[in-house]
Amino acid sequence: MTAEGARPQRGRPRDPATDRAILDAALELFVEKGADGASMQAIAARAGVGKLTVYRRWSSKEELIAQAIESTRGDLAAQPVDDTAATVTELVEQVVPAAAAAITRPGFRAVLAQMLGSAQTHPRIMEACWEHYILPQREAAADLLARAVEEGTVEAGADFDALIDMMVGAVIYRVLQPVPLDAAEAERYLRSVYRQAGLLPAAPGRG
Amino acid sequence: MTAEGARPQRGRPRDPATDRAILDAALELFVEKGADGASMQAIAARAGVGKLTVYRRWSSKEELIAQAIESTRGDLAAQPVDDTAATVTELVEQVVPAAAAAITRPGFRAVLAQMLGSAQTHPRIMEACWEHYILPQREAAADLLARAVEEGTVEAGADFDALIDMMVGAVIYRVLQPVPLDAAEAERYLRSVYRQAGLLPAAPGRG
DNA sequence: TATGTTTACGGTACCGATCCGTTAATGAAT
DNA sequence: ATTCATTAACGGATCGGTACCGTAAACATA
Repeated sequence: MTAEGARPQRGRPRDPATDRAILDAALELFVEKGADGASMQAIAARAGVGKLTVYRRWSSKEELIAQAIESTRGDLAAQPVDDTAATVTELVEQVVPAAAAAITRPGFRAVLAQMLGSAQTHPRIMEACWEHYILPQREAAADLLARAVEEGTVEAGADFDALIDMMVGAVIYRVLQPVPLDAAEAERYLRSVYRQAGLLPAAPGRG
Repeated sequence: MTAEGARPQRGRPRDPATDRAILDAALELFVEKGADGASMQAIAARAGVGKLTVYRRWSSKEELIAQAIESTRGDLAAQPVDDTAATVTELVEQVVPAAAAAITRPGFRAVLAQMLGSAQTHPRIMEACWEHYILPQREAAADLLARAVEEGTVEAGADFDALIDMMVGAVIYRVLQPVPLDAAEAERYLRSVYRQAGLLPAAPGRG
C-alpha cells in the first residue's frame, strides 16, 4: 500500500525516514487511544509531518495501523531459544524470564486490549495483531507440547488445540485483568500454567 | 447516576419505558460500534428519544454505557443449576449445552471484544463488563473446582487461580478467534477444556 | 369540575471542537 | 525546467453538550 511498486525515479524522492516516523506515530497513537481515537491528523502531527504526506502513502487509516503493527516484531517471537536444551523443563525455564518480562511490559497489555477492541469494527487490524502478537505464542506453545509428548510428560491423546488455547488464553486473560502483574508474579504465574499443562514437573520445588 | 435519589414527586414523572429504550439502544450501539463509535445522538435516535432526554438521565456517555451493560444479566450467570447433581461430571454435563449456546451467540463475542477494547480508554466500562460477564464465569468455575477437589479428580495442591484462568481464558480466547464456532463445536470444545482441567473423565466416551 | 403549576418529552437549532479528505502554494531534487 | 514531496489552509461533516420551543402528563388547589 505504500505504492512503492512502480514509482518512477524522477523528481524528488520520498524520505524513508518519513515512512518510519509515520509508522511509529501510528503505532503509538493506536496503543494509546485505539483505532478510532487515533486520528490521521494526530498521527501526522506526532510524526512531525503534514497530513497529505500520510495520505500519499496510505489511503486508509485501517491499512496504516495494520502495517504499523506488522512493522513491529511481536516481542514474544524474538526470543532466541537454545535448541540444544535437553528437556522440556529446561526449555521452559529458559523461556520464562523473557516471557514474563514481555507480558509485564505496559505496552503489551495496551496492544492486546486495543487489538481485541478492533476485532468487531476493524478486521484488518485484528488480523495483523493476531498474526504478530498471538500466533507466535501459539507456535511456541505447540513446539513445547510436541516435545513434551515425546518425553511422555504430556499424554499423546490430549486435545492439543484446547491445551494451547488454555495456556495462551490464560496468559492473555490474566494480562488483561484489571489487577496488573509485576515481573516476579508473572514468572510464578507462567510456571503455574506450564506446570498445570504438564510442561513442568508437579513439584513446586523451585523459588 | 439516573438521579433517582431525591427527585421530587411533582410534575410529570419520567417514563420508565424511556429508560429501558435508552439503555437498550446504548447497549446495541456499543456492541455494534464500540464506545467511541456510539454517539449520544445516535443512541437517542435509535431509542426514539430526544438527546436532552438522554442527558437528563445520564451525564456522560461512559456512565450510560456502563449502566447499559450492568442492566443485562450476563447470560452465563443465569443458568439454573440442579444442585442435587451427584458428581462433578454430571454437573458439568448439565451446564455444557447452555454454556455452549451462550458463547456461540454472536452478541457474546461482540460484547467481549468491545469490552476488552474499552479497557485501555474507558476503565468504567471495562469494570462493568468484568463484573457482569467475567466474574460469573470465574465463580462457576471455582465452584466446580472445589467440588472436584472433594471428589479427588483435581489434586488439592493445584493452583486454583491459574487453573480458572486457563479454563475461562481458553474460552474467551477461543471465542475471540477469527474463526467462529458453532454450537456443536463449542460443546466439544468446552468438554475438552473441562476434561483437561480434570473436571471430566479422560475417556472421550460420550457423544 | 376547572384552573394553574411543575416537570418530562420530542424536535430543532446552536456552539466550539475535531475529524476527514482535498486543494493551493511552496520547496527540494533531478 | 520538470517533477514530485511537502506544508498550510479550506470545506463539509460530525461530535458532545446546551438552550429553547411547544406540548403532554401528572400534581395541587379551588
